Amino acid sequence: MRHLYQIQAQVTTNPIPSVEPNRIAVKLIGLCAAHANMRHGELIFTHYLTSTPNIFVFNALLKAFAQNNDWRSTLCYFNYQLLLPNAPDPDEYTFTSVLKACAGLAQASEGEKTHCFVAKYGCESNLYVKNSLIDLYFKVGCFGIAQKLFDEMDVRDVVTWNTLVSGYCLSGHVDEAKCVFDRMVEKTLVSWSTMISGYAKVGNLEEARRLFREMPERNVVCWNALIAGYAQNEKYADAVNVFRQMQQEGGLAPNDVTLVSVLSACANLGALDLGKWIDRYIRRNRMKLGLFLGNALADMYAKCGCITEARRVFDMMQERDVISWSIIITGMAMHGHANEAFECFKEMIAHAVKPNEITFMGLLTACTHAGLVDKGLDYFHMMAPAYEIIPKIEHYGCVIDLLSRAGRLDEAEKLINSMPIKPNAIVWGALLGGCRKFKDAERGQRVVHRILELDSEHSGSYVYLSNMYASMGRLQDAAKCRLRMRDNGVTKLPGCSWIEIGNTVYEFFMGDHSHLQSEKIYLMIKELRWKMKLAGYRPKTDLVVHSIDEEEKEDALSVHSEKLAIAFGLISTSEGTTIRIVKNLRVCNDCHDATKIISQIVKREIIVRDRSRFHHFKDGRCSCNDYW
DNA sequence: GTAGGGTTAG
Repeated sequence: MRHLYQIQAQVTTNPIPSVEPNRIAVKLIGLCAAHANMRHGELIFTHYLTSTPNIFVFNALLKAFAQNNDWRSTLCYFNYQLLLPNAPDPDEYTFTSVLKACAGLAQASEGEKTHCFVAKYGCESNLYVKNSLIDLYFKVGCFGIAQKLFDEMDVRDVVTWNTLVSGYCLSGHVDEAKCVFDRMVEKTLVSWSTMISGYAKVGNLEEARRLFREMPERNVVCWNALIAGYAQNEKYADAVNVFRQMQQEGGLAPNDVTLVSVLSACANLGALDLGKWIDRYIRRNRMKLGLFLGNALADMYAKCGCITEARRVFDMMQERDVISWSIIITGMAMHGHANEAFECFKEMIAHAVKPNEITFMGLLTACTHAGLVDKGLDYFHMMAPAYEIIPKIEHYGCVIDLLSRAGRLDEAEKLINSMPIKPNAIVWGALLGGCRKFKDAERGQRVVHRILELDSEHSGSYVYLSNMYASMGRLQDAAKCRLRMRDNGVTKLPGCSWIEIGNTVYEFFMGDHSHLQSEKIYLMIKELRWKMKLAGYRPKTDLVVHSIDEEEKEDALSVHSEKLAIAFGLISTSEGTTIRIVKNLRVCNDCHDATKIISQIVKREIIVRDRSRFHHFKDGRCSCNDYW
């Protein structure tokens, strides 16, 4: 950046007489755009306004904003140009930038207005402008107009065709896009990448992969399209594998877009080692920690259990938006640091960043994990009046959960019955959780019926009912219930735990014997069971429903996926190493008790991320204080 | 001028 200031200083104090000043302005603004420093670009532009900027200077500025995805500023300066008495008339170059901005904002009204100006200034016949118009109409959802413009063109280039393919992909009409794609005589890398991401967006990864294999040449964008496709469809391990493949065979360096997708995969897998490697890669290559990359990195650290590191990244970022603040607030919440989350929110408001619905989700979860019911209700009630955010079903779900966990079941049920949105199975499920915890069988039964009306495959309801009957000694009813569950094809999502050892993520299911070191793992479990018993641990066998005897119940508990992963962690890492586990479900009561004792016996810190929060086990205690 | 990226209850 420094040389940019030097150039500008030199130009302003020491103008080169033979070069026309406007040419220098264009060059400088272009440099600012390349450095993503448009504040400086604006300064230069205002400086040149005192002389007489020509159309090249205006176009350079609009193009620079458009390049940096700053659509609002693009439109703002275009309107300024129209109002300024001595400003030059816009030309086809002006319109390509302005139309791009309208498309970026997906604003139909602004787009139509610009279309009128295009006609007024006689730029309609230009190919670039036509292509931009087609793109614009697709992005504001007017496929008919876009297709008509395309049909009426007598000269089309490959960009015209690509725009049509991209337009159909964006609107989810992949099959139409494929038809256009197949009709294309000349295809570029852009055509292929568009189709790959089009298939990825609708979840058809087989087709995306097939095209990827077929394409004649590859660049970093098409790799990114495939990696992002897997990451966005929750195929995180595949995303990481494609990334590794890219490094092995591509000879292509990953860029910030690649890393953002891979970091998001790491965050979801809890793959801290790979995440740390990417952090080092970013520093080694002096990559700019922009909004996207910084946010992805901070989120990765937060979701991998390193909230301090997450905060460090957050503090290092030069620019922060709502998403950055939401990430850090949600991160604090997941780690049970409710007060820090509230402090961050205050800081955010002090920085004049407007919170969004996700920020409030973070605050509400912070309250849930700390049992701060009234604080949570305060946040819930301030959303609409103070910040114009209408609570969505997710927020209601969170508040019902908050009330239910605290045993305020009457209030929770009243809120469900009075909410302006139709409650879904998840909202009722939150109340059901409360009924289970506080043994309110009457309400529980009522709730189960409401849930099954909405979702006949809600496994939690069947399990609840069957458990309830079993605990009342009505074993026949319990059996009937499980039978009904089976007949309806309801399957409980199998519990699964991951642990990352030496850059590989290992996956364990309950009672899993598929691991190569299975024998050693089960020996370790046997040893732990013995030591745990001596330390006073009693398995919570009442959680196991099946009608089997006590000893078998203990066995069933002892091979929960999380215990297998912990045992594997213990035999695969050196003494004292922290063990990090990621689970797809919430940690069960028995595993929670067991892990506390294990942390004491083996003198290790064990960090478990379950589907909604972190548990830091140390010296026989858990950071959640047994409230989760 | 056309392709690729980050936060969200149970």
